[in-house]
Amino acid sequence: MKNDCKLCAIKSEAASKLSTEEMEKLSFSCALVKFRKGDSLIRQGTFSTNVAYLRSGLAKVHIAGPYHEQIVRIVKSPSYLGLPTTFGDKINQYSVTVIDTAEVCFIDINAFRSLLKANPEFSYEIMLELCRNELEVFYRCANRTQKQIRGKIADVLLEMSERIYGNEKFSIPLNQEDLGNLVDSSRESVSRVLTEFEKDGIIKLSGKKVEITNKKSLLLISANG
Amino acid sequence: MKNDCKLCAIKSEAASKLSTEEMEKLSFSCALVKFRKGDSLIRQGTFSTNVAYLRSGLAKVHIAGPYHEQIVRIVKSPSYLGLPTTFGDKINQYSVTVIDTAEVCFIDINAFRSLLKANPEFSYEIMLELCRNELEVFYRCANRTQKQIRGKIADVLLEMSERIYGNEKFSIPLNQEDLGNLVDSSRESVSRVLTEFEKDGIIKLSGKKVEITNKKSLLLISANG
DNA sequence: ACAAAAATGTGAGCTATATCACAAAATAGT
DNA sequence: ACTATTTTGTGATATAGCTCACATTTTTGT
Repeated sequence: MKNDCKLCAIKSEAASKLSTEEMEKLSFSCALVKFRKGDSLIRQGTFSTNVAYLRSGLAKVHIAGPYHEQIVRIVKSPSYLGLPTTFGDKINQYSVTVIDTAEVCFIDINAFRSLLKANPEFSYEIMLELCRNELEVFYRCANRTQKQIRGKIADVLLEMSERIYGNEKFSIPLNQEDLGNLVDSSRESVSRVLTEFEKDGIIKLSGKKVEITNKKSLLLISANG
Repeated sequence: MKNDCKLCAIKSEAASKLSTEEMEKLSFSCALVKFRKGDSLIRQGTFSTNVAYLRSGLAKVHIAGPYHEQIVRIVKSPSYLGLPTTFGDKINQYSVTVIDTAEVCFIDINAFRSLLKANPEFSYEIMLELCRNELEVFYRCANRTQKQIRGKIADVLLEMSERIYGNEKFSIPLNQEDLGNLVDSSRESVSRVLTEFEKDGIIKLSGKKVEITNKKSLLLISANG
């Protein structure tokens, strides 16, 4: 066990409250694994026996919509992935795929559950995360259904810059097809808007690199218009 | 305390594990209140000191979108409302409004928290509900963004009939404006589709009463087309 | 029971954006 | 370094559904 792993820390803390038998019965091994862009952490329709703790990196949560893939939200570390499967739903209702090099710690669902039982603080934290997730999806959903394309893309760019990278310069970890699925529009429209933004001097593009040069405009377009 | 209230039952069970001081410090009173259609249980932007337990009735969760109101999901009893405020978000990020006569039990947030601490089973149940909510929002979101109007409305009708009422005949608790906000389209389009469905003999309408007369067609349209 | 208010039905345009169809550019694989 | 593949840019066209506008019906309040 590495003590720089938050999950492990919680585990060892909890362990002190569990009997030795219980400890041995459950698999508390902490398997840290590295993943690259495109690797799948959770696959919709499959059965999971682990919760994945995203220690570093980024992932996308996506579901197969009635017509095409929809990217529901971008997950930033630290985050627990695959919780619904832990609480009764046997089958994963969504997929999670790495979009930027990630380190993930897996923990057996039953072990995870007993951590929750033994540690109310931890439960509390998980509930907080679940609530946040729901609120985030609310927000995204209102955004993607009400704004028009320019506003939606402005929104994504701002989210990347603020919530995800904390920097005006960053590298979009998604191609335009994915951006379309995140924003519910076509790849072509995404392309058009992006070049439009560049022409208007709002952003600078070179390959995947983006720099927001006129944040005010973006904010306006996002609130929009 | 009435013992037909599930929340009360949990409370008294939990109470036995708490010291008398703790019990007295916290308000465990169970105030059962009746509400009518249109009454507000939670108002976006305000601060809550209670969790609301919906014992009976229906409510809509809605948020102020960038342009217009969006109905995020329909809540059926039993359900706990206002959880995010319990876990750190001080301000309600959404509104909840009764749409069909409801009985609600309020419990002080701090009391609720100590219930969670004292009762891992209860925590577990809450986490389950939070996960379900998130998944439901995923599903709704994919639906409302990808299908076209006929499919979306077919979907809502099926949901009402199946999840909400468990009957082919029911009374829509929403007006067409609300239906539009639930489905992300205009009041007028909702009207058009509804009368279209009636003409095609898929549903029978009289005022708010709906009867699904051709479920197969609805399923087809929802999966659609 | 009656007036006032709210909710619904329906027509006629308008428009944002999807779709199709390529060309060009960038990336990856060997 | 060179193909093969994936990703991106951009025009032309079609269309679902929004908006506006008004008539009609239903519901509400007194």
